[in-house]
Amino acid sequence: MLSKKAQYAFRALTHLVENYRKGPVLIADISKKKKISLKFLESILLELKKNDILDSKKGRGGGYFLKEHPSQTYIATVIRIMDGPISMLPCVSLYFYQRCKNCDEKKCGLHDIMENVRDATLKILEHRTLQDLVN
Amino acid sequence: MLSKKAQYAFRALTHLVENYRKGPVLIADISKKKKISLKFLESILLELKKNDILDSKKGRGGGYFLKEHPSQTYIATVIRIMDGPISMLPCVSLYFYQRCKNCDEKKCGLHDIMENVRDATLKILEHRTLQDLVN
DNA sequence: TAAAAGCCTACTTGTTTGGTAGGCTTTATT
DNA sequence: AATAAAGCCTACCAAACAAGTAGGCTTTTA
Repeated sequence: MLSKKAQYAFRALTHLVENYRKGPVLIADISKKKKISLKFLESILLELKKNDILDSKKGRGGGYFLKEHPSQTYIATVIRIMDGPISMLPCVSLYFYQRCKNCDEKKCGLHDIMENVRDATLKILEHRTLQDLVN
Repeated sequence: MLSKKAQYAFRALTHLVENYRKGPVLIADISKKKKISLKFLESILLELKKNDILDSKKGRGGGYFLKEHPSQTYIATVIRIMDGPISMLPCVSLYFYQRCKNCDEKKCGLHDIMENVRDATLKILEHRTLQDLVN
């Protein structure tokens, strides 16, 4: 399951897509509109900024906004930033790979199954973008 | 990601598939062969028994064994017992559904995407069985 | 120069994960 | 009937993580 953090991130990003190119949006505005704890949201947006999904402007008239066009940011990217691996096993993860102990990948049946699941999942999540959040 | 518990469960189940119809297998044997902490494994097997995946015999000559033929137990079933929901959002889960607050499922873009992911995932996990763990 | 806004560090609280300890109960064998 | 083998049950524990809070610092613009 996606963490609350990731779910909030998507709610916030949806708002930013809806207000794309209308100038910076206040954290407080997003917090109110989407009913997300202000301080928690603050840390989420900052993390998204540090990972090049968002950009911000400080001081009066500042706020957050999307760094790129909504169609350029993939859902998979956001999930990886917020929650880490998408795969069900470390040994099939593309971005967070870890060898499994006591198990030979060549002849591990679960490995194969989970590789299939990963491919099917990524086929969706690496093609859908923030644009798809608003239809 | 699958929890260690679920991963251990699959390792243990693999062993039980390999020894299907050779009589009850000792927890201690599985623990040694698959290098899983004995006591932790004990609780895992018990949980699988309570959920009708395994059966056991007590006393001397006892042990654990599969309740049904390996081809009759789906990977998805085991995951749900060990880890709960497979879906990425509560509002798209079939077995653990929960309405999401502050979000209208009819017009929530993320909902649609995650429904697709769920379908793609279950298409695999609800067709592969314990038999597939050993090729 | 003051107010607005994001940035940063630290803390808190509750839950989950992964595991350990120890005794109880059932059962097959002698 | 006794005993040893085996699973069953209850309780506990430490570390990590999730979700959120608090409060002050820095930058920017009017």
